[in-house]
Amino acid sequence: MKHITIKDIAKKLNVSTSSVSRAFNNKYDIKKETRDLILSTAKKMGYIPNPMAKKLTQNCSLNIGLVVPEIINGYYSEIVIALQKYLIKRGYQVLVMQSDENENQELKNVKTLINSMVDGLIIAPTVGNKNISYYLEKYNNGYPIVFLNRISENLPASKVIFNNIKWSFFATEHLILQECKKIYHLAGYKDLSVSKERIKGFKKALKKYKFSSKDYKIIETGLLAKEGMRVMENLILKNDIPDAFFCVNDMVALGAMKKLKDNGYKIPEDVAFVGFTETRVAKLVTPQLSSVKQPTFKMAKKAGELLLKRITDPNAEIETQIFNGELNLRKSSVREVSN
Amino acid sequence: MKHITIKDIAKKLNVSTSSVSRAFNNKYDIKKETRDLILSTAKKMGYIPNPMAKKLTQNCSLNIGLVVPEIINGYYSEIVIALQKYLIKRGYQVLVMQSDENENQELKNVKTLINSMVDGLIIAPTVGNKNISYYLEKYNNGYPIVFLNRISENLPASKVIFNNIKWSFFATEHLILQECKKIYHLAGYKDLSVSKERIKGFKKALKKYKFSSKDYKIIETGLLAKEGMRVMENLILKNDIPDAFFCVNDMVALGAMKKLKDNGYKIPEDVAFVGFTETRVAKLVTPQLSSVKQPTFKMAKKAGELLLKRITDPNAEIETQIFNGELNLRKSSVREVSN
DNA sequence: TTTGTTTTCGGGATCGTTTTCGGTAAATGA
DNA sequence: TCATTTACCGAAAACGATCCCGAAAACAAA
Repeated sequence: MKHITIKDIAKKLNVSTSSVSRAFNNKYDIKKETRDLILSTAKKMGYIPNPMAKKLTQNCSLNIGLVVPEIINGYYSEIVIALQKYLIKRGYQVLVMQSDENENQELKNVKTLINSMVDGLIIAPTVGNKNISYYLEKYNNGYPIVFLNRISENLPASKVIFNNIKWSFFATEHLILQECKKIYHLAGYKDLSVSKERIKGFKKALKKYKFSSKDYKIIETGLLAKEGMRVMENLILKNDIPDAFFCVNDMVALGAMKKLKDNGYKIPEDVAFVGFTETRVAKLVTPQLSSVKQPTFKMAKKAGELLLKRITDPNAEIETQIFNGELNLRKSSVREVSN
Repeated sequence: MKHITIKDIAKKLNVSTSSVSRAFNNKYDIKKETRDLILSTAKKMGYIPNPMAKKLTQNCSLNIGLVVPEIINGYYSEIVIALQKYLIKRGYQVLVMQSDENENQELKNVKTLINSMVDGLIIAPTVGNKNISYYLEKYNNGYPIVFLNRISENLPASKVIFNNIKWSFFATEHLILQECKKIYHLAGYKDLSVSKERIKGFKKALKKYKFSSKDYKIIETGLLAKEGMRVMENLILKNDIPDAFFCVNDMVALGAMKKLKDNGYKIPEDVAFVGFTETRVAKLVTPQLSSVKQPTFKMAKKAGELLLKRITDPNAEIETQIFNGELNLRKSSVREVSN
């Protein structure tokens, strides 16, 4: 079961290995007949080119590194899938590593990927920003990196982000228009850039409708369902329940809703809910959860696109793509007018 | 920004490239002092070994291919994560491809991975089995493959599977012991091996408790929430609602439950539910969903272990690991005795 | 000092490609 | 007919490591 190489074909046909190589790369200096002959016998012999050798000569790994904070919450698994679909077609393979929402792990992941000589990196940073300067240094040395989500708009690097401020404004405004008078925001991590932005949008809406500081709270949670539950448990104990919650993501919202429901609160009659970064579970719970949907596939594809651009031209201009989404209204936040 | 190679170090220290190589691989024929000297200057110079070259000489890619049917439902994303954690430590990288529950796509994925010369494959087949013979042929030619889930126990190859029959028996028995008299099984795909097995377990329990053919139904669905909804919608229209459902997975269960709840049925009072392959959403819905939890991490790790064993010794004996899980009882299936 | 053994090291082949360079033969032009 | 271009092909040098083999150096025993 030895592997057929270019040499075997060359020997069989009494041509040089250069010709065989040329036949496959089909670029120049090869007659059509010899090319066809080589290709057909290669096929007959069951030849497959050795990617390791090819990569060595061309000094590229054809691997792309993708670093994500997690892939269990649905959003990033969709990113992975979409990116993979896009890059596979273009001859690249994707190495995914997850940071478990941990800065040190993230840095280790990035270094591992760089040492394994990926041709480029797509980084969705986790909470905290102590690594960003390191990444930027690499970036400025010409290392192809595209940032995805969770970074500030004015980071001087190519990036794909979501317009968090705008859509958290809309989400909050929607709650206000439902006549919610007291709104709490379950806000993720205070060091997380998307949290910061969603807080901004939240506050912007409150300001527009002249909410006083008594009428809202911003509570740091985390990004998991259990953290939504924990926070809600506290609020219930303190009997401090507003008439609406705007949550940093669906998981936190679902956890919080669950706790409230179990304690006899009616949603949306007593308390309205809006999530963010819609997951497919949103439609499966009762009541269905209103949420802001992000164009995951498009964002991943764009990230891949920008990265390939940077790989072919490391001096390409910095490009920033800001995406918009849609606010899907469902039962959890819509108080029906009885008819 | 040219890369430092082994030659640069050799030149700088007036030693041969062989010595530098030996210093790094630290195997034999190298004096401790020269080794230390080489390693320290290499570090100073910022040398990182070129994996492409290493792979070429050693004729291995240090890549493992993982083919899964999907990674959006939680189960397989956990598999991906766990496998990656296990293999990264051992110097391997994991290339994940998903088949979208499509046989042709799956075959394409496998071929892509083989052509990219992965050192081994872990395959979680999708529905249907027309590819299995192809895989087995590769396997018997010494290609390292480990099968994961969705295959029959007597497939002559290394594999990691879950004891579906046993645990679907338990799940069904539990419903029976809750005094459910009429139980429907939402069964996934009829060509899917896990579906077949879970049906077996289901029937086994029914037989033990002497259910007549009027008292149960097996309904082909699919594996997604929306298919659970679709099927349930039909049943509601036909007013054909039993007092319990045992579902092929949580997603189908959740979809079905949602439809029922929206139509005024009470769970578990009117209809009890048990899912399978527990997802973390199970705890977030109301009522919480009873389900069979699989030891995902252990299974993935074991698959990696078996694969590495086969890679180092292609003639290693066929090994089959059958895992057990646990039946987590929650509100959806437990009719509380009022007290 | 001689001989034998062990440790340490360098030379060079090798892995399977790509690519440059140079050369031959055919085609073209006048 | 001769010169010049074009088309095609082979030899050989890369790419960056590993590893076998033989030789030098170090050491021990005689």
